[in-house]
Amino acid sequence: MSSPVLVAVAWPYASGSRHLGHVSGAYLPADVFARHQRLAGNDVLMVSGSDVHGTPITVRADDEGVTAQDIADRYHNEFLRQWEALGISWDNYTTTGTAHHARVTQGMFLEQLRNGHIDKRTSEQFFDPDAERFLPDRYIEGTCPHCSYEDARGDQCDNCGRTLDPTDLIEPRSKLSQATPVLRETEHFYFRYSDFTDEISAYLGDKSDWRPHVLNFVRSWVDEEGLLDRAITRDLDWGVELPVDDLGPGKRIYVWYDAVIGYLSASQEWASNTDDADHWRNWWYNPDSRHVYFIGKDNIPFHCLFWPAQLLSYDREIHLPDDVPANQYVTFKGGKASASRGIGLTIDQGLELFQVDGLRYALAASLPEQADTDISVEEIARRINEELVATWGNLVNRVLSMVNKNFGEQPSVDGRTAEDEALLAAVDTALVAANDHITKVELRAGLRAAMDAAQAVNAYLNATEPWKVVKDDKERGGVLLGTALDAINGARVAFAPYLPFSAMALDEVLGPVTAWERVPVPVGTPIAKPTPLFTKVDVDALLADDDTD
RNA sequence: GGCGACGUAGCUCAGUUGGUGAGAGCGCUCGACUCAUAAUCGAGAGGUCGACAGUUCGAAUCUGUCCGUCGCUACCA
Repeated sequence: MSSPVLVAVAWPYASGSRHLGHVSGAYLPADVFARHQRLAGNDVLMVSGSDVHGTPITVRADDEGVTAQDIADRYHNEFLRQWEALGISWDNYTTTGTAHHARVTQGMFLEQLRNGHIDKRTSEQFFDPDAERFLPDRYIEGTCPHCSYEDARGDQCDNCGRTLDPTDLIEPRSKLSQATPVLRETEHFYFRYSDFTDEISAYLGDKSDWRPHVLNFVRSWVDEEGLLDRAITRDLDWGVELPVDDLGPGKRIYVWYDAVIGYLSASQEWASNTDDADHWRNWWYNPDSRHVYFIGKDNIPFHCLFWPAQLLSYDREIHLPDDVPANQYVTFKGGKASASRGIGLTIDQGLELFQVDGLRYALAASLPEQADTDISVEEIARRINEELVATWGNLVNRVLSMVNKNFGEQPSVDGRTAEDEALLAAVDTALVAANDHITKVELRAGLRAAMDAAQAVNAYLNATEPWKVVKDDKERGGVLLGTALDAINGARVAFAPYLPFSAMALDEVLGPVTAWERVPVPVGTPIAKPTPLFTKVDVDALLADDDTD
């Protein structure tokens, strides 16, 4: 009955503030799924952490005249604060900067070196003689050979859109120092991903239940070109240190090789803080466990191709990803959200403008599960006001108010009619539907099922008119209102994964939700005069002093 | 350039392996109700499913071409 579920969530990059697109892409869906799985009785381990390595962090640190550690700490702390505010229910949220993570990464590296899936190769790369370091492609600028645009990057020309190699650029210059980069030999370790092309192809072969856009993408990648070997070290002094000294100083493990290992190291770190330090094995070496990875579509190759290959090369017995329900992008009025380009809202801006559960509702109702989904400040406000507040918030308030005014407690519901039973059956049906949808990570549909339950209760109230009945027949009025309250008690289970903060407010009145089922409200439960779960957004005021839409 | 996705009611989106008259939410119109955060409930209007051609007894669903939007392209993560 109870089975282990690993909820593995993309590691946010601690190089800058994240935006609402990241929340929609990974953190919110992961949290909804994890909360549901816990209520469904499964053993959930939900892990992630800040990815604190990589070049963008060191470049930003240089720009600001601070250390890379300062940048990593700043954004890691920002993320921690935001997860708390958003109600993301981690079991362990750590970073790739821990000594433990370095040990796990080095252990995996050594095992793969030993069994021949990592080897050493020499290549030529551009080197900045002034900054005294090797340059990633995108830190080299120059004139585009195709369109003569003067500020083309080494990886791509922003003017004509063509993909470039840094050696294509006319008059290349370093973005760091403006110096002319020179080609210099450098030695790196390579992971032999090509060794795993066939196995990964076979692994993907039985994933027909994956989202089509995910499966199409990785299958065509593997089938057409196969996997290519990739350098997994970089000329940097910021990152996980190499466990061997073959390359000399100034080389570190590449951020992407180590970031995905975080799923394993964070699971172990979690277990080490419990009574059973080996408990992580319940998820990683258990054929009955299920691993679900929540990521944006930009991370698909790393999670569906490279990470499984790394795991296979490390240990044949270790658990591979079971599902990677990657989300597409949220766009803001047609443009891809980007904090650096000022498109869309940062997490802090979203939290400032909206009540948390309202924001969670609006984002969950618009998750880009199948295709890019367009949202805006007005759209979020509309979802909150016209859907969440009007249908669910108002329903809770109207029923609690009537029960409070007429009885002050949950009345007796003896003598229910077929009409009353039909309502409860409708709620139970909605709970089953929501359970099915969320299990399959169809979270928009799951939320819709919850709303269906709420609308069924509203329709029941309009049909039975308890506010009239209670005047002439208090006993029948009590049955109607008690039934409505029982129905709400069921509907709130379906809403609980999406709206954890208002769920807690209801917990104080109706008791905690402990399982995915409708539980009758005990007769005599005191019902005080309610305060609304949510408040409406003042759209005009919002747009008047907001220029970020 | 290559690869991929998308283009369905005013808006945001669903439409399993092609099959009775094309859907949801919101908005809009009309009606009901007035317990509730001017909330709710019911009914209705509204679409030649981007364009063109083809396959088929039958296509939003398959094929081709075109138009438009977007993403990826392995050293951004």
